[in-house]
Amino acid sequence: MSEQGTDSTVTGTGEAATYDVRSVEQKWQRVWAELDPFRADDAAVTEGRREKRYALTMFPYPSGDLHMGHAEVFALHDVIARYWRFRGYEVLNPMGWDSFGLPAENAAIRNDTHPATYTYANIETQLASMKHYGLSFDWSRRLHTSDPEYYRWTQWLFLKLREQGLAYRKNSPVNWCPQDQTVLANEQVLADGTCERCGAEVTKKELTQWYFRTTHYAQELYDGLDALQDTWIGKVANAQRNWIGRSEGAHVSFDVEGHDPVTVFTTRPDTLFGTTFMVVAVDAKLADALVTDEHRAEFEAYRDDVRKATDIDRLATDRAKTGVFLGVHATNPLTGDRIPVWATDYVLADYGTGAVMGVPGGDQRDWEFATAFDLPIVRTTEPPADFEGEAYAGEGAAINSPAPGVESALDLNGLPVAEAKSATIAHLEQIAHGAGTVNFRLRDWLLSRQRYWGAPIPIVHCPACGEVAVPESELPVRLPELRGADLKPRGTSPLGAAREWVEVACPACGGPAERDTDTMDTFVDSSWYFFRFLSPNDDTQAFDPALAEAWGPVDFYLGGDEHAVLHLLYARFFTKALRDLGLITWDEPFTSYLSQGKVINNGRKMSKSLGNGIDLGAQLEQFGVDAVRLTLVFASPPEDNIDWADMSPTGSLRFLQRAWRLSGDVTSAPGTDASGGDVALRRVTHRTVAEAETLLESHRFNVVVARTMELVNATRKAIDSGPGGADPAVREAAEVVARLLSMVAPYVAEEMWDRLGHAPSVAQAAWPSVDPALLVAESVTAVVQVQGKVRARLEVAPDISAADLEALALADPVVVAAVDGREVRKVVVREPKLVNLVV
RNA sequence: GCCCCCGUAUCCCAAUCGGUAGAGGAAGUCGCCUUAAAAGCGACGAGGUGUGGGUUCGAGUCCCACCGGGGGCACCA
Repeated sequence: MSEQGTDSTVTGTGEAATYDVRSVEQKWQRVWAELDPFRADDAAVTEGRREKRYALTMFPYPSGDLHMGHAEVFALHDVIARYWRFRGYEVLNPMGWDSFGLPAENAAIRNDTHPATYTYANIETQLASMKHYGLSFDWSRRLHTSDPEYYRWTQWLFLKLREQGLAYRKNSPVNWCPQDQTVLANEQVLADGTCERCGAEVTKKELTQWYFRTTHYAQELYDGLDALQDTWIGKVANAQRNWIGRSEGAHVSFDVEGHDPVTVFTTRPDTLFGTTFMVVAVDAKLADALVTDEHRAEFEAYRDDVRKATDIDRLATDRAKTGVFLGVHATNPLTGDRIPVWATDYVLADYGTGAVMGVPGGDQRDWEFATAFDLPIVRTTEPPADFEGEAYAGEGAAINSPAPGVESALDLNGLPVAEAKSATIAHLEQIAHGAGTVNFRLRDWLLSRQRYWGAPIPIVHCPACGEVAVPESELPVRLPELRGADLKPRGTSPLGAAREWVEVACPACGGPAERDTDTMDTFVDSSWYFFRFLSPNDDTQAFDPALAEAWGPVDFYLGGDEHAVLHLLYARFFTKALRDLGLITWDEPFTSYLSQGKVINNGRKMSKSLGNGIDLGAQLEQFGVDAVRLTLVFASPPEDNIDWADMSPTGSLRFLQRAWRLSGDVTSAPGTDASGGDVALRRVTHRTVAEAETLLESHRFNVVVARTMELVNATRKAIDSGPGGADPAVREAAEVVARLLSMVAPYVAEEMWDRLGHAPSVAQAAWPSVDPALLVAESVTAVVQVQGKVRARLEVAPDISAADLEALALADPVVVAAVDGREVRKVVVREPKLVNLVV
């Protein structure tokens, strides 16, 4: 490329040579743009010429420029992508933008512009920053979810899912954000009842909305996590399990006077003998159906009170139990007892059946309720002798099941919980009053949003035909051009006000009809973007199934913890739906998943209000891309948080300069055979490469950097106080350093590779091969322990036999002294490293 | 309350199968360089692994309990 030294500043005596960070960055960006070395070749994979690897990192939302968080995730991701290329895989490493969403809309209202203005300007800014940041993306596959060519297929997928019964519309109470003026999915409401996006308190509103039937795959989504346990970062699989919330139990059917039987879900069928009342969610239709005329006034007054209470009040778990008697009685199917039916707000209408059997002896909530309203309490599990609580929900023998002296067709007394459960379920099935079942916490995914900047739902509502799908040939349903004040939230979608857009002929009957005026949750867009990357410019289909077969599933996915349940669960749902549509054969989208930690500053999250934000641009300006990337990768294991205050980009730059200096001190010619070189250095070099392979496979990138630093130190020593820069082993070592470094600090690595006489790019170099003979040390230090205490160290051959090592150890004078004539009862030999004598 | 993860040197962190606790970096100290300082270059030390038990010839690593930190779920029956 360039002749040695022109881009480098070599300064005077006593001071070390350094390279000029900025000019090196400019130079290699030009070279990469020409070479385009990161383009993925579909044919290489479909024709089986190379093994594929699909590396994916979450595409950003285009709000402003990249920040430190992006810098970390992209730096980590690039290590894997570049490593796989080195190892000869055909690597698909695409990038795009998740470019629909509220911030663009809010900016458009503020500035009286179109959301696209903000969106596409930011995309260009981020694109330039990514290129400067030296990332090895295949830019030919760039996509934006807000492009009509993209959302056309989002709409198409919506229609396909609807055909499968996986998308449907229903009226129900939904989460409503008064700030954003839109509904939210359950997943977008935080545990404290506030909106995850804007922090406003979420309220409930009765609306007809579109849903994806995620619950159809609840069991499969849950079970699939087992197979991902070892390749997904553990906490994410755990979070998904908690979110899906599988619980095993039983449905129990209670006869109710004057009504159809009422079914409840319980995880403790064994406590049925202790059921002394039934409680129904006050806001469930069931409560309204059960209440007698005599009790209706009281019931409705209570219900009004409950409705006025906010979610935040409801979520306070230490609140006193409240409720009203509905005036009806049910029959306990085991005891035949008449039990009262109450309405309460501690039972949830949309979990299980909205009704619960009250077992005060075994459930603390029921205990509190029974105490408050003077209902009978029966223990059905024997608590330990020292138990001091109220309700007892632990292990123990069944008691009072039935009560002493009572005849019963089912007798659980004395049985442990698990056996009592299965015996009860068997009995309920026999008397046709229940069955074993599994219940999930997971709800269907509410996807309608009353906002503008998203994919319109491709449905037409016709007074004659009802819901009619927009024909595929008419996709995409494009957004009307709205800007500024037209986008202001007003409780209905801004699309509703665009009358000329809304009013269409019904695709079925041709009569006057109206478009659906909601847009899809932007999580729909990102649930399938990794499919679109396979054939991003295909205008005949969402993606090419043959390429999905060739490239899928994603081999490595890196992203943020904040998407542990939302995006990852939705993407898994879409993948299963696409499988059932026959478009793909595999059913988990991400073979391995890693989430990186956050970049914080001084122990705290970076934020404007704290004034502790670190500006990525300023860091890059000061230290250069390579040093910033190196700092982020080296800081800690990828999944841990990085406190920027603990880090030293100065130290990183110092190291990079030292590494670069090696390339100037190599005096042997390119291509020199290393086999005659200094063996000690060659051992370090080959051991480093071998270890780097293992570390990279297990994503321990920080340790790879540390090993590279060791190799640099060893090479420096060899040059200054060893065999010198002419030794071929020094060249070999420097060339390994360049390649290891290229995964983290591509600019300086290119510069080194160039100075070492290679062209055109280290990104196209081959991975160094490891000579196994050099992995075996010449001699190793064996430790001799007496009673576990180190008494002697012996230099021995690595292939020493156990017997020889034992003999050597027993003959050592220090060891003999330590044994001090005592009887050696046992000798543990782990050749070649250890001997332990037990006396 | 239930479920996961993590506690190693002043700090960030290493330590394949249980086998000499220390690789790397930062800070520090001391040199060199400098009129001086910073930067740069070179050298150096440092703890017995959160606590208490257990298993083992041998535990940072495995088991139990507790303490501390982080995360997920949560009136989910």
